[in-house]
Amino acid sequence: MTKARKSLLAVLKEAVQPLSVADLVANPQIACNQATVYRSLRYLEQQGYVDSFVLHCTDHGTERYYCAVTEKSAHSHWFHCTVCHRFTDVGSCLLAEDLRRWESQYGFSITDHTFFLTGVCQTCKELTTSTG
Amino acid sequence: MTKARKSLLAVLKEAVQPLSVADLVANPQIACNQATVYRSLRYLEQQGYVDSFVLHCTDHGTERYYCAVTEKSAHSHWFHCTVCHRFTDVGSCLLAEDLRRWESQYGFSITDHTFFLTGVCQTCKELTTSTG
DNA sequence: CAGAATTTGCAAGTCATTCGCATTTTTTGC
DNA sequence: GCAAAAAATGCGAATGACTTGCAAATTCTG
Ligand SMILES: [Mn+2]
Ligand SMILES: [Mn+2]
Ligand SMILES: [Zn+2]
Ligand SMILES: [Zn+2]
Repeated sequence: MTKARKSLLAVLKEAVQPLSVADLVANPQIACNQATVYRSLRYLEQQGYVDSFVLHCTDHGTERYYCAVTEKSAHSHWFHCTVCHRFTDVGSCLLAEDLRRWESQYGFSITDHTFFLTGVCQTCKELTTSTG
Repeated sequence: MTKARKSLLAVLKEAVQPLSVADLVANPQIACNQATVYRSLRYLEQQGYVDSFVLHCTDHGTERYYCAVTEKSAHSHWFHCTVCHRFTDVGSCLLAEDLRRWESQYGFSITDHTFFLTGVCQTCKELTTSTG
């Protein structure tokens, strides 16, 4: 494990929410080129150290977000606030049995599923009503 | 409704699966510039005639896919085969009650959710086992 | 149908991500 | 440790989806 890869994994392990490449590059603990960030994240994901998903938000476009994989982080799903752009973990996947049902019903092999919520978080709702 | 917008909506209404801009531009029924396709799709979506989602697939990258909104098409979800890249409708959303629960549990206002499955479809599985 | 408002085509621009290649770092065999 | 081989890095250019400025064409309004 190289210095760049170690620092990326360390930052992702500390993070309380998924981080984009822009987030990582802006972090002073990450002292490597952006191309290295991309290459290292690909390596870390291939090795199973991190997980990622692609999210589109009108304000900041389409970006991939990364999370460290930990023993307990069993495939979480996220809510993304379209005002403050923070993520909230809404817990692990509730769809396991539906996935099996779809597999047998349609004959698929489901290797992955993408699920996330978007909307306005409580904090942003309160700010809007009190000052709007 | 202009000629470009009409033709796009007509093609999307006939389609049995979500179509990308590349799919639409390649369709001979669509005789307008790519910029017009993007602008028209944005218009159609704002007016509620079409729905879209962003999907990333290793083979062809990240693209937005569009579906016509019909009376009965109540917010379907899709399976995407990573071999043949076809979509299969897996039916309408099963998460309505979970969404309400998350909203009250976390104080969110959920305005949208993204959900899709990826894997290998039955046809591609059979082709793999018989010829591989 | 004229004039105003909107849409379109084209070419250039943006932004996340990738790639080629020379240089640096890490690993391997001794 | 140390030299050679292998892998990773930095940099700048390229890619691909999507957007935008602007002039020309189409559509709308009366
Ligand atoms: Mn956002
Ligand atoms: Mn695909
Ligand atoms: Zn918020
Ligand atoms: Zn298939």
